[in-house]
Amino acid sequence: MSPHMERNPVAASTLAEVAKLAGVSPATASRVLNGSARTPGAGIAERVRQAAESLGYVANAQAQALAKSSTGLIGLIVHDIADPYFSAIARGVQSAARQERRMVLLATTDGTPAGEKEAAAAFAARRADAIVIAGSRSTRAEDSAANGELAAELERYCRNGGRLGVVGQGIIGLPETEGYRTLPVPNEELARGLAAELAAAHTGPFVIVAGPDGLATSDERVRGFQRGLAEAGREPAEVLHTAFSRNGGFDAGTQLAGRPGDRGGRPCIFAGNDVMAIGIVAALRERGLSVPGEAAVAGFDDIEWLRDFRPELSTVGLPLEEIGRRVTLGALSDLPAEDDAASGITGTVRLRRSTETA
Amino acid sequence: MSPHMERNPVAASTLAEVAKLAGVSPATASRVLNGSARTPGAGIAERVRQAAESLGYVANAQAQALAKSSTGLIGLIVHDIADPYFSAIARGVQSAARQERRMVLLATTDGTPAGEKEAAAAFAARRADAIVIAGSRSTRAEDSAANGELAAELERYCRNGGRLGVVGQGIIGLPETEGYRTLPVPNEELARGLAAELAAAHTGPFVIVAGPDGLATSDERVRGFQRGLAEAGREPAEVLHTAFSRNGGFDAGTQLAGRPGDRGGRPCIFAGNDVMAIGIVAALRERGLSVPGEAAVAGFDDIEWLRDFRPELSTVGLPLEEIGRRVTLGALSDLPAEDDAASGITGTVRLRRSTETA
DNA sequence: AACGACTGGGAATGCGCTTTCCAACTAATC
DNA sequence: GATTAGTTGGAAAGCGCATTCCCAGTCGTT
Repeated sequence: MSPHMERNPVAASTLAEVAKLAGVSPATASRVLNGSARTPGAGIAERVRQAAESLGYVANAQAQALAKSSTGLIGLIVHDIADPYFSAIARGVQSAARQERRMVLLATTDGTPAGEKEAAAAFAARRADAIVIAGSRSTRAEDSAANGELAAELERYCRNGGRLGVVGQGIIGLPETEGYRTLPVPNEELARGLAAELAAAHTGPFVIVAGPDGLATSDERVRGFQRGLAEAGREPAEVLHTAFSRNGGFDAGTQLAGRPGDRGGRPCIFAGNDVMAIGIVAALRERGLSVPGEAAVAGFDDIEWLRDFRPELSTVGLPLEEIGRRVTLGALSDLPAEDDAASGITGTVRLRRSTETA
Repeated sequence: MSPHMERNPVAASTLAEVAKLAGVSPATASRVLNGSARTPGAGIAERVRQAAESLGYVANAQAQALAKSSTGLIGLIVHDIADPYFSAIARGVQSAARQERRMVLLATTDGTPAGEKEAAAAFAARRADAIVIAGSRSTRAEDSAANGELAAELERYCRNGGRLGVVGQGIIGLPETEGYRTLPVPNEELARGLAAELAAAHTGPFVIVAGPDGLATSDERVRGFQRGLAEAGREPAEVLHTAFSRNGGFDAGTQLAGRPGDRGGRPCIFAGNDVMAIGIVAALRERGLSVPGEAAVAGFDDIEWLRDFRPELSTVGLPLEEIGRRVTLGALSDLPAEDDAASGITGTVRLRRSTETA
């Protein structure tokens, strides 16, 4: 090791030092510096505060956490913090955490249950007060083992007094547990509503560009959309499975653009989420096809950044930041889950230029 | 307190319990379960591992941190995690943290030095191994007191052995300190390069839509752009100050669109960052002005999500994720700062459709 | 066979703080 | 003025773990 390795952890001053300087006991110093039920006399308090100030004392949160077994940490698990869907939720989580005087610990996974399990274990080790999971569940067969491990890890976490909040679908295989609650997102219902409105205006064939088969959020949206179509007396839409991302949409769009034209009129494409929709539009445009001229395209989520994208995207608005806030506050709350389930998340179908007819 | 308050912190099992079950001392259990220089015999190790497994033992990271004074935490301070600029950097930080087997603790501020100081204090209290600051500095007079407090807080943090990495400009008032390093971003130089290229192609007047006066990143970009203009023999551009955000750009764009046309030809507008540029284009479009037809617009950052925005935005590409990685790794590194300063961050001027002429 | 050099396991200490539990007072009551 | 209730500060016992130090065995020398 090189000589400049000399990291001199001068070690921050401790409560004991402050106490000594102030001429009081550590107990008293603790009481005045860090909230306590008992408040020492004004004179003493002032002395202690001065001592702390002059020593540049900063309480060691680790030690405090150990002593009172509450860390003030909230673990957040997302697939990709740079994805606007997740970053919007993260903002909400952060806002709620701040309000509750906690800090958020961030973990990104590859989107697999295995990765989520790892993150959950890390949070459990850190004794986070709560864990918030924002990623979608996977119902794929090859993930079932990992799902089981994830459920086991989380169950243990909850059993040890941890709180757990999940966006959308519940954790597969995790039974109702004290401290565990899910924030339902009506993906299916909203997709159905979107399909209904679209079916009323479009005569051409419908195509669904979905995420991988077995990705719960995507599956719910597909199911709802098909249902809406059926209720409108339309044929089920063809479903293309691809990555649940902009590039996945782009690939699907390229594929669709390459098909022989006009098989039953101008197609209406429903993408599993907004960024996929953007990818589709980009691919179509690149192949010389205009939206909504030669194909209608709709997304889901109503990502804020897409506001200025043209053609304006028809989509389903979801209050992502609110979702983040709610799931966090819910997890932290001591009230029974029923209390806020009633006032569940609601979305709004928003038809815009990208699906206009004529 | 309501009856369902009965949070029964069954308390996760402890090392001591595992040790007892395995019939060994806590010391031995610690050695086998959590890495140590000494490794107990194979038979013993197996017994301990089994005991841990059956008890569902999860080491308490807080206690470990306290015992060996290293938390494995990296604190990240950003203005807004939902802003694509910051979320891209955050992704890089997260990636580096993961590589170094650490977790990232997230704090968002209102962008003021006061908010950053508060976040820094929280990280210091948690004894984060490193703090990474991604927001821009403010040189405004009214922020100078808060800047001083921020510098003081950080200096103390570094003095106590903490590591600090800052993106772009250094912390105002913070002297060179052991463990403190800045990752320079050549904003000025790149803006100058952009201006040079733009000046060669545009004959009309230049306008700069900048962030608030005193926002270091914005100021650097403005300065560089003006310099590039001057070197090309052009008049200095008019500078409009507004919020460093999409809406700020939108407001400025609206204002510009309202001006009487053709005062010296088609204007070329340089926005302080990409999202502002998008706002400008949106405002112009709303007022019936086309880009690049009636005004050229350029941004800065080359945000990934804007790839599919039309007209494609001329901008300066910055490797944001790489910046996040580098600043994190740099802060954690024991090597002297010079070693990696040489291989600094580089950006690329990217001229695209939004500034095409004719 | 006797000695030193190792080796593997345990006892004990401490990391920095919170929180009973106590003891010493002060103030209030009859 | 004596008794009780109410305060206030301090001593001490942990919170869960890492680690230093110590001791009893083991093995290898000469």
